[in-house]
Amino acid sequence: MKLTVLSYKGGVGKTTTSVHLAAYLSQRGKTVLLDADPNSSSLEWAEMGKLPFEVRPLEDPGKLKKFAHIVTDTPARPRNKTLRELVRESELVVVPTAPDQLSMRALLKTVEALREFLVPYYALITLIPPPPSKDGSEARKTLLEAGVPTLRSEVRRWAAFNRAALAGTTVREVRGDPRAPLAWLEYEAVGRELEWLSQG
Amino acid sequence: MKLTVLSYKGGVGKTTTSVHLAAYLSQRGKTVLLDADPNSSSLEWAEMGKLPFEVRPLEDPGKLKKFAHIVTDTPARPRNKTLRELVRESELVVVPTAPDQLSMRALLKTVEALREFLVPYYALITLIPPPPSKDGSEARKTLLEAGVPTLRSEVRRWAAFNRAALAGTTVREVRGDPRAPLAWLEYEAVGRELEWLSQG
Amino acid sequence: MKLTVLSYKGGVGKTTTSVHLAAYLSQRGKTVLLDADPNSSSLEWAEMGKLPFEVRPLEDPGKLKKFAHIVTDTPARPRNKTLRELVRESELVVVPTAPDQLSMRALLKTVEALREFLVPYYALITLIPPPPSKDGSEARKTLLEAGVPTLRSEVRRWAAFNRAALAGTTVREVRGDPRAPLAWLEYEAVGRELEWLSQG
Amino acid sequence: MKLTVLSYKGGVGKTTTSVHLAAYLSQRGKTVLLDADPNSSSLEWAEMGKLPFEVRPLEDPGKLKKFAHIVTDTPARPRNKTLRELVRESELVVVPTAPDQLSMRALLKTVEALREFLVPYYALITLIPPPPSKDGSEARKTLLEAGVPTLRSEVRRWAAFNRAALAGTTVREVRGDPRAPLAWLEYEAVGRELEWLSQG
DNA sequence: TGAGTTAGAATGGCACCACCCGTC
DNA sequence: GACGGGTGGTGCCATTCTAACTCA
Repeated sequence: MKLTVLSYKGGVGKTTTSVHLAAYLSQRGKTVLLDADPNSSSLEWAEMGKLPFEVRPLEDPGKLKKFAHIVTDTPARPRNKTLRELVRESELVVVPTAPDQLSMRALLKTVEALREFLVPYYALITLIPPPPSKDGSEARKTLLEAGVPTLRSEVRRWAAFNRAALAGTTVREVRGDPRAPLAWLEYEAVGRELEWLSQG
Repeated sequence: MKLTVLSYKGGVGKTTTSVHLAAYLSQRGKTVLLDADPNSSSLEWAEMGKLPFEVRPLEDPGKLKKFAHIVTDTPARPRNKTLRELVRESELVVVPTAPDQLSMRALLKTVEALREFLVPYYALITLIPPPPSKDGSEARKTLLEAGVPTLRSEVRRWAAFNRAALAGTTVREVRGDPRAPLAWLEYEAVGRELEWLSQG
Repeated sequence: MKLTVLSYKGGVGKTTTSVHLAAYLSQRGKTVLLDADPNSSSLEWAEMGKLPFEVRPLEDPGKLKKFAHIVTDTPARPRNKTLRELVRESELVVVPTAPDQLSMRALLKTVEALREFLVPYYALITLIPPPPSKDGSEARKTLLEAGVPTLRSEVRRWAAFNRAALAGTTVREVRGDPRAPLAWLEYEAVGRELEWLSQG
Repeated sequence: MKLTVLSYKGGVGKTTTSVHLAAYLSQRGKTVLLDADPNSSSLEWAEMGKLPFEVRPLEDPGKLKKFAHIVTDTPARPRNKTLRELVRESELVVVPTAPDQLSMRALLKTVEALREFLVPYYALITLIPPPPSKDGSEARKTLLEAGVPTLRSEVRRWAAFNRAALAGTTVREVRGDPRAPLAWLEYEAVGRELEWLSQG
């Protein structure tokens, strides 16, 4: 599968989503994560520890034939030309967003830009605060009303994700945190939903 | 005062910081917030409600002579040339960061770029999760060890900030949330510290 | 600083004010609270828990040389002779009052008695009910018209103060009440204003 | 009936209770309120407006034979000798208290002093904050456990009482406040309970 | 003019959950 | 590794209080 993770706004879980979706896909086949972000977040994540897939800079991707799955982590505000190139090669675009006002606005702009390209895209609500906050469900309602195709799976805001970034691994490998398995389950659900969408 | 709020990474409270520092300064004198972000977050924030200061796009700032205070909200990843122009006019640069791994890395890069310019800059830790999480204090320690000048004041992660963005106001005007006054006090402390730093 | 907290009427926050101002001053230097009230409210407050300063009965104050700050909590209706002795040693007298009719009347009498002594005194409006009640601002107006020097800082009626009295601590230490920090800030503002007045 | 309203602590509704119980009794027969408080709260209350009974200073009570009911409003902290004289003439002592920590402590002291005299006394919980605060019921429980005889009737903290003090009347006469009649009902219940207790 | 009604703001208490830190 | 306690943020409900409006 060729996935692009894209968002006009930073801090919405773009890198975390890229890393964990790549980790999910690597269970199915050889996977590479292409980092197009000028902050090189994914590359640095990989340097810190051990990820079950390769991470390469987009500028120097090397040969990609051997990979069954390619995930691309994009810069926060790609120019239109870059955006076109990024999207042209993708089967699917995932647009993560946090359920707050500023992120939702940026999401709508991202989606508007994506409409031009004939690529299927799906919003993914991440960083959902715990109940009794209704931010998550309200964000979903807003997206529904705006007609934005949205993944049913969603990702909560867990401290385990930060631990994973600190250790250079995915939450699946995080030890000593009883919620880390839950966090991994959430991205597994996202991965399965994406597989289903790309096959159906 | 001429403030620039700058960060290489998005989602670290850059716009929230810009809006609230401008609100703080508007208590002291006529203030304008220049929005240089391609997402126009600040401009949209202002459109939703009523802020106690003007917000203008950086491309079309108009006459600025009448303003005692100018705050500039920058794009997430300005190019070096843009960065130079933004910083040249500033007395002070504030670099907000969240206390997580990815944000801290980006902060260090931001700071590295700022060292070239002869402008005083200060990191501001925002979006601090509530105790017993020690993310805030650990981030501070990391910054101290890295030799990054850091504001003693800090800003916690409050739901009231999202409410303010929703209403197009500052947290000072948010009704129905008992923690909103506390949230405002935090930015007031930041403002006071910046005033003190610019005078001393 | 040598502070006396004085009021002809009870139930206006005299003991609460004494305890919290002593707590504020104990941040600056070694502080003692002298309890001159026959009900020994302050002493009992201290017995219940742990205050960051000593509390002693006025009759047996012991050696006071080592203290940088002395706060005296007076009885509700001291006789003139006692009043003179209490006030003679003070640099500053704080007269708390609630914003109701009976308390305001008693305040005016207190102030009249204080005029004889050459000591600076300031009224402090406490126990202010929440908006939309205007009791607080109306009390301030009344005091202004009566020419009573009044602190700009004021203290609202919070349940957290009762919790602090129950636990034998200050509101700063009260856990589980989101408004407790706000309550503490109010007394901090009072303390700062008094410091400023005594220095200027 | 000869009633004494007594409390070691101020600000617990002593004067309000005296005034309203006297107003209640004046419906049954000629009533006088003797003000023994050095702050002369009751006298000043009477001066402001029109009460349905006479108010006289205790020092100069005049002839009292013509009165069917005598209510005495005592000073906040009477000396033992004064206390004896006040109580000797009373059929009943009412000890108002607010449901907070400091007031309850003072109440226990008051009651302890009253035990020496062979006079029936009853605690009256006043100034009860609105639900969901449980201060009122908790105070009642505390008194029950301490073995203090307590009136079942109780008085809530209404803004109307302050309005009455401002106008120099009782809450029964307060206009424009929908809760004033309720407030009056509460003191009527207290009066009826006291009558029943003095007769039975 | 006066009384009743409604809307808005604010407090207090509670339920729910996440996080950290002990102990077992 | 599992579990419980302590701390704290969020949303909800009941209540009070004021102001503005309506009605007689």
